[in-house]
Amino acid sequence: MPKETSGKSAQPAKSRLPKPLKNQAGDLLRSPCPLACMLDVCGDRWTLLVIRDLFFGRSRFKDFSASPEGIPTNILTERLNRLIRHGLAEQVPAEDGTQRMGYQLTEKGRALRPVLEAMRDWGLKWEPTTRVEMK
Amino acid sequence: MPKETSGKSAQPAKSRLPKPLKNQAGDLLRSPCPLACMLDVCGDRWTLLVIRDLFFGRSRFKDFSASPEGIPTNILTERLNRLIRHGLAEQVPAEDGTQRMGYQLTEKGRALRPVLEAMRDWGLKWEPTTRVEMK
DNA sequence: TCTTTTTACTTGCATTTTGCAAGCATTTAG
DNA sequence: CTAAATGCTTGCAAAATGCAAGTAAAAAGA
Repeated sequence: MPKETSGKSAQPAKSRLPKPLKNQAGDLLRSPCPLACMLDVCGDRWTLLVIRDLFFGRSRFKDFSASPEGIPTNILTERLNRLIRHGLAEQVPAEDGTQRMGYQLTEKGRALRPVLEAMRDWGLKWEPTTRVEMK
Repeated sequence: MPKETSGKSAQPAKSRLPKPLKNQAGDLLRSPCPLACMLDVCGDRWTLLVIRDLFFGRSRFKDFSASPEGIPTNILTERLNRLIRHGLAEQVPAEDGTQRMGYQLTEKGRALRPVLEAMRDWGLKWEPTTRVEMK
């Protein structure tokens, strides 16, 4: 009988390589740290602002685009697709009767509310030139 | 007498340009939104991981460098300087008797604890491959 | 109905940021 | 005194960002 030479040996190896962990979208994790994983999804200058707008009830491309920070449209497109890929947002028929589509948060996306609130509170307390706009 | 043509007119103009708001470090704000301001300080893949390490009590360049995510050393240098510039961290003499310096969070930096906790909780709940390492 | 405007992107390109590897001066350990 | 560790800096390729312009489909207006 030939010797076992295939990738998987009959006996499980003593020292196993650390299995590469992946997030829900299938991307490799930098580490098992939940914070690092969260940053791989949302860790940039724009993503959480789009999520903020979604929390405000904005749902259309033009709405996000009209926010005062002025996100470039190509970035906006990429971020919306990423939010969908990671299951934080989904596309739904627009509620204004037209046949256009809008975006809305999923439960996973809405679960970020405490994160946004904590960031807002920190900004208001430690960066006194900031304020929440009432519109 | 020549007509007034310089930038500043004698009478203050009725409709004033919106004063450019700045954060504590003197950078222009993208908007008055506290979240947007917070993201201008911490909105990238690495900064909050360094702050996490500082919360873990790590204080030395080599400690941050040794974290499992593997931050590049040039990025680490830039981020540490930025944390200092924005008043989230400060340099202090190392506590190990040597004449090296270490970093530690200021009150402003420690105030980010609720943000990190909320992000950690979100990651643990919605990205099940993540976990907190107990070391 | 025909034209115009709005919406939701896409494309091209210059600039900036990131990531990797190597180098280097100072400090510490042996 | 020598070797290793520390805390960076530098150079460069690759990726992300930002800006402006372009485009196709849908909606609004004449």
